Parts: sequence; structure tokens; C-alpha cells
Amino acid sequence: MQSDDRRDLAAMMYPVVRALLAVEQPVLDAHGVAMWGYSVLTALDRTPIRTQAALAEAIGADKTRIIGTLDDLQDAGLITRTPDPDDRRARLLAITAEGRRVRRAITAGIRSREERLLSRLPATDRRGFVRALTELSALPPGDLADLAEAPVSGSPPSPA
Amino acid sequence: MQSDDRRDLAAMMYPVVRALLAVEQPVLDAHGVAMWGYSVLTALDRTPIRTQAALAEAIGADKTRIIGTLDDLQDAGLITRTPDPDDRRARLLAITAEGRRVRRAITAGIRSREERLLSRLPATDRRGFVRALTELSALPPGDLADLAEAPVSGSPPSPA
DNA sequence: CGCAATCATAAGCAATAGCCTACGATCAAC
DNA sequence: GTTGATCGTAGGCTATTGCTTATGATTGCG
Repeated sequence: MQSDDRRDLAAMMYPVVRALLAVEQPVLDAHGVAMWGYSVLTALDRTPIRTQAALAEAIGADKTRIIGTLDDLQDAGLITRTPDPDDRRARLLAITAEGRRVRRAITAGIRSREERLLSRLPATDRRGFVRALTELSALPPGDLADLAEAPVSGSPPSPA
Repeated sequence: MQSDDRRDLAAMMYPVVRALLAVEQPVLDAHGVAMWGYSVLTALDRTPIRTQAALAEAIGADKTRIIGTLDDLQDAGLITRTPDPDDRRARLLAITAEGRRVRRAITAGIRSREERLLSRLPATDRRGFVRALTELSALPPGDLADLAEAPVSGSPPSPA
């Protein structure tokens, strides 16, 4: 029924993602922010977060590995990290006005470059593409992970 | 003009790609083929290739790092690697009947799992999504890389 | 023939990622 | 107040990746 003669989704998406990341890098460099730092800024620009662990989870990073990133951002005055008076273990995380400014500048730079990629697409496909991505990335976090939960049919590997 | 209120493309695509790769892994494991091996099989299933360097470039891998992969595939009888009689430095690479069989089984497994992801999307967006990806991945290889070549506007980082 | 280039291969190096453990500070529950 | 859990932080371990160099076999050019 499916004359679905295309390559695997991952095989097609992977090079595109790589290219996009490469595209972002110079923009990030120009603002002295690392990729993870930018990820943190976008998360905090949406809403402040109460603990670093929660932040890490929100951006899909490792709890122990964003510390350096947070240090950098704080040193640069882009975020604040204040001990929660109600629970002095936790650090209230928030973006600063400057952080917001930088984040927006970076996003603008990235957008204009993404434009050069998207402009290759027919308007209809482009709309569907962006919309599909928006929907997929709006899925509850677990939903994506759950996809790997199906029985595998087919012949087993040569007997170990 | 652009009320373009979405996240960055890379930020949206990255988790999806990760999920897709995670989805593929069990299928690959069930057939005893590594990710790179599968990539090689799909490339060779399209057309035989004359040198390993050309293959590496075709699948975006490192020339020196696919050797082990090729060894494995050859040992498993999925590909042949015969010295080119016309240029004994080169190895003619081709997929075997068994390799083709395995590759198709893997692809089928992956497809059925991708289906579970794509089924989340409205038909229109889904079509646009797949078509956009197909178009993007059909671009001449250099075109994607060239996207990173624009001047970066915005304020520079704090003076080093 | 002799030289430079090409191919497959082996080996190493630096950076990064994911993962895990440990530890001090703090809190909540009892 | 003692116990157990949570939070931030530090450190280490392993696997992977991109990149580089070196080597032997082979080719094509002059």
C-alpha cells in the first residue's frame, strides 16, 4: 500500500540538523554564548525555574554538566542564580534584562540564517514542515521516547 | 512582519532525531547491524561504489572509521569487498543478496516505527514534513554546508 | 625508471557526551 | 534531634567523534 520510496526519517533529518547546528555556531560565537548556554537562556526566557535539576531536565541536559554553563552565564550577567529563601538548597534561576537582549539577538541571527534553508522549500511544504516540527516538539516529553517500545519483527541475527 | 513565534529549527529537530535514532536501535540490534553498517547497506543498495573513500563521503562518515564497519559487514556476508582488477588499490564495494534482504528487513522495521511518530501529525502537515525532508536531503551536499556563510549581525561579545 | 599521488589501513589525540559516585549543605518527617 | 531525602557541586569513567599522521601497496606521469 505504501509506495513509500523515501529514505529513513533519521537519515534525512540528521544531516539537516548538523547543518543547522553549524549554522548557529557562528552566531553564538559572535555573542560569546555556548550552545548549552543559549538553550538555557531560551528556557529561562520562557519562564523562570526553581531548581537547576528542573532546568536540566527541561532542556534535556545532564544535571551535573550544566553547572559550568550556568557559571558562565552568571559571570556574563545573563542570568541570576539566587538561593531560594524558602529552601536554601535550591537556586532560583532567572534571566536578566541583558540576557533577554542577548537571547533575542541570537535568535534573530539564527532565524535569518534558517531562512536561507527554508527558502529552498515550496511554500506549502515549508509550512507543513515547520508546523509538523512545532507539533512534534510540543509533544509531552515522554511520548517521543515511548516510540521505541514495539516488538521487533524480522529474522534474528546470526546465532551468537 | 513575522509573528514567527516558534523555537529554533535545530532545537525542535534535535530531540526528534534523537528519538528516531533510539527507535532504530532495537531494530538494528535485532539484526546484528550497527548504525553505520546500516548506513553503508543503504548506500550500497542504491548503487555499488568503487572506493571506500567515496563511500565514506557518500554517507558522511570518516574514511578511516568505516573500516571496522566494512569488516563486520563483510564477515557477516552482507557486502563484498573485492580488489578492483583495474586498480588494485581500490576495493569494489557491493551489497550481497543477503545484505539486501537484511537491509530491507531493517528498513521495514524502522518504517513501521516511524509510522507511530508520523501518525501524530495531521495528514497535510505530515505530507509537507516528509516532502520537505526529502527535498532538503536531496540538495547537493555542499548546499547545506554553505548556509553558515553569512555575516553575523548583532553586538559582539564582551571585549575579550 | 623514478616521483608524486591515491587507496586502504592502523594508530593516536583532543573534545564531547552520557553516566555514575561522592560530598557538604539543607530540608522534611518523625 | 536523628534519619533520610533533595539540591548543587565536583570528579571520574567510558564510548564516540572529528581530525591527524604514518605506512605499505599500487598507480600514473614524465
